[in-house]
Amino acid sequence: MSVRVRYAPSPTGHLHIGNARAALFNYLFARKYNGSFIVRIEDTDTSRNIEVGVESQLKYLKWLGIEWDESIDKDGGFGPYSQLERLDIYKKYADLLVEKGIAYKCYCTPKELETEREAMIACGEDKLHYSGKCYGRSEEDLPYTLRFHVPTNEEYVFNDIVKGEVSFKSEDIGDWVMVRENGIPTYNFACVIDDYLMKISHVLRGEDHITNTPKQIMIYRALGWETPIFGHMTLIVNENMKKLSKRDFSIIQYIEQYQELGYLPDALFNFISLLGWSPKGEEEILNREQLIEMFDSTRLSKSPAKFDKEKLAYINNRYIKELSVEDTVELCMPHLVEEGIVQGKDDEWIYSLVSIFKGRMSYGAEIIDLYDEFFEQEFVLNQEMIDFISQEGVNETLIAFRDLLQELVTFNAVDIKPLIKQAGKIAGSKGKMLFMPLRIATTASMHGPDLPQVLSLLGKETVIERINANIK
RNA sequence: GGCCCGUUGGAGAAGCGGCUUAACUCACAUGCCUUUCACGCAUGCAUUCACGGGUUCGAAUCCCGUACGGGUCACCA
Repeated sequence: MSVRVRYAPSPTGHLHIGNARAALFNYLFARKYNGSFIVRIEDTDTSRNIEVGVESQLKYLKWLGIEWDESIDKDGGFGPYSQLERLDIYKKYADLLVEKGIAYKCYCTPKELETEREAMIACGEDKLHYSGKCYGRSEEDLPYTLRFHVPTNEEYVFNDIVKGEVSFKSEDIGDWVMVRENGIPTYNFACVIDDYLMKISHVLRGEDHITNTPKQIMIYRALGWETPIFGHMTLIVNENMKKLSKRDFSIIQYIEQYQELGYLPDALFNFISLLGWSPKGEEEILNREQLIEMFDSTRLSKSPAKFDKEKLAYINNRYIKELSVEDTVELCMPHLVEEGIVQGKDDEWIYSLVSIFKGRMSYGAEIIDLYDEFFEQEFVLNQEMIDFISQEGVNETLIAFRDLLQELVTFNAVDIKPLIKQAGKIAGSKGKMLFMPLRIATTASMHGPDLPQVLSLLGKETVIERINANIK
């Protein structure tokens, strides 16, 4: 049996990190076993679809490097790939189920159902299921939905790739709506028809779908079809162990936002792959090829995956370090321009700025914070710094260095560097006693990036002004 | 409330009955290196696997119960 897996988003919004993970693992699975990865658009809830939904989903999947083999733009012979274009297919099977007496028309209005439900809650009823009262009714001229008539005393057992054996009893499931009043099928029905017809071999999806699985198995059985293999990946949760909700603002949730903030697709790909899955060895920084090679569905975790922001920062930083200065500049540029720090690209100064901070950046937009910390912060020395530069010999060092700088025409890192040593010679200081006073006097800090580079970035005027201010 | 699922250090997580006096990664701390920070390297950081019983010569690993956490019970997917 050839492996065919799918990612089936509904175009109700932009690509969410949870969806991206589902897509990513299906992609990994397909690539690992030389199978096909299909993207199918589940747009049956026409009221929730947004105009840019499909486009945005595909765009950011592509950005992450998750390429599909079949979808709306790439027919593999199993199309169409969006559900609204498959309505006649669903109709055929729905009619068949009605004919077999497995599905029936339900004339209840939403209002009636609501009242019924409220009454059940009031009675303390455990099973809030539809009563099934329309079963057997037939009034041709009323609007209706199609419900699946759940058999009694059935058990739905499946061997889940991640959870192991999971079972549900038919008593715990009420007759559910297969086709809406408007004739469009609901998720559980359309999904089965499509998965079967598209020859999907493995259904890897989020755990929130696990209670949908028995309903879907009912359809497979009713139609005499073999079920695919199911796997339900754990949910991604926040620090409070809650499922990532789209209204949760403590975590950035859309791939689009990560792109905007200057995260790297490869880093994000790596990070997401670690959400609810772990590689065999010791190394966690893995590229796409390595992840495909190492992917093993039995290593999918059973317990929820906590979104670890620090780890994301670490991973992205590791990837930024691998970048060339040019590429890093590109990553930072939009933010530098937006903040009005620079005008355009051909500024040599930007290159020094970026190359100095490159090693400590977690994402592109962070260049602004690093810049602010450096240039915008108030210039004040703390007690430790004051104590340090109050030591004997410091004044001489500062004066010597200032005088040398004043003579310097080309104020750049390469030319500044030898002047530090020279100043040390003149003032008779070296090592920590040479560098630290200069650093403190010019940056009001006892640590930071390479001093000559920092000084060239600050500019001659500022540097001399600051040194003067610290000469007693 | 019913049904399903989970619970290992500050955080992520490995482990699948003896090789574990519990990997690895992040964070933190210390040391080396470096003008400083960072990087890199080295070391330290759970006598213990939610709790209580049981099975076993032996349990983080199997079974039962309790607690806690989560998911789901739509004409959403």
